[in-house]
Amino acid sequence: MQYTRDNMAQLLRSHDINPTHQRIEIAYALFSRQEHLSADQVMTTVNDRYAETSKATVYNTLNLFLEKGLIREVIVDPSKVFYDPNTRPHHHLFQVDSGRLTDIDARSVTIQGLPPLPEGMETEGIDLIVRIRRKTT
Amino acid sequence: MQYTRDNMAQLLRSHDINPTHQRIEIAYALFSRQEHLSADQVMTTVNDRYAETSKATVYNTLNLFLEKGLIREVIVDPSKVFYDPNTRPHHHLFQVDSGRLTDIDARSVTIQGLPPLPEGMETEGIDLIVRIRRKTT
DNA sequence: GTGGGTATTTAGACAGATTCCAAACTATGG
DNA sequence: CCATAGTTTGGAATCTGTCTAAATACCCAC
Repeated sequence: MQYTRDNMAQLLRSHDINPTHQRIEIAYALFSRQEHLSADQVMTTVNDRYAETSKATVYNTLNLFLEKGLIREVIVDPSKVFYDPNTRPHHHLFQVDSGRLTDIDARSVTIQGLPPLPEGMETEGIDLIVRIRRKTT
Repeated sequence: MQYTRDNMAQLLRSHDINPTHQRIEIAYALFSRQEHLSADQVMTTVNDRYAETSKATVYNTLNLFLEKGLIREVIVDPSKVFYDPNTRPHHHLFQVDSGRLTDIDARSVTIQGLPPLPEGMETEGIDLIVRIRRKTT
């Protein structure tokens, strides 16, 4: 399935988001390359040809998408957040030295022995991050 | 076993760290309460009675402890890093609403089905974070 | 204990990511 | 064409964390 700007409008509407120019561009940036981008990377991607979207809008929009469950945030780098267009259950492989972040399908992984939750609590999500680096030897 | 400031000096020496006043206070803040503290929280804890340690020293010292393997950093909150005096293998339970962070012993948990690493790579660590929140219903 | 070298600490400037704000702009229905 | 609600914007503000150059503390030979 191809990701087009038209698709994006559909997608946004289906998540109860008014599809504006900027929002479509930002969604397209994330979904068309199925990659983990930081706010900054989204910013430069969207403004590649000529400036059209402000920093404030990028942040507003990413947070809106987050709220509406269109994307997820991935917290692996203490200095910045990554945004992930893949909302199906999955885990992450983080290359510490290069900053590269890739997915691990959750279906192949089993996690057993987690303790019961405290009373009145529910799980919001489970993040599994495998940090790897180039061998030093 | 009690954590005293004298103990801390021992501990620091055993990790090849020159035990100074400030370093002992910071180590004591972390170990005596066995909790996950942010740099900021360490700062206020240490300077509780009267100011004695600067921001720069808190950051320097935490990074030094990290390098020397005395503590670990935990990246769960996009806005700040937590420091963890427990270096045994373990995972984390993060209460999203309160920001509270507690440990899950790794011995009770098994993780299976992780994909093989790319050539020439090694695992630096595996972080498993269970995000929980108060039930909304 | 004195001099000098090294390690440590410090205040404050700085950097980068993110949020805030109030003003300008856009779209829409009547 | 107007009113209104929803969006976008630049720039200021905030916050965590780092850097720097100067002051301080520590240590050891003499």
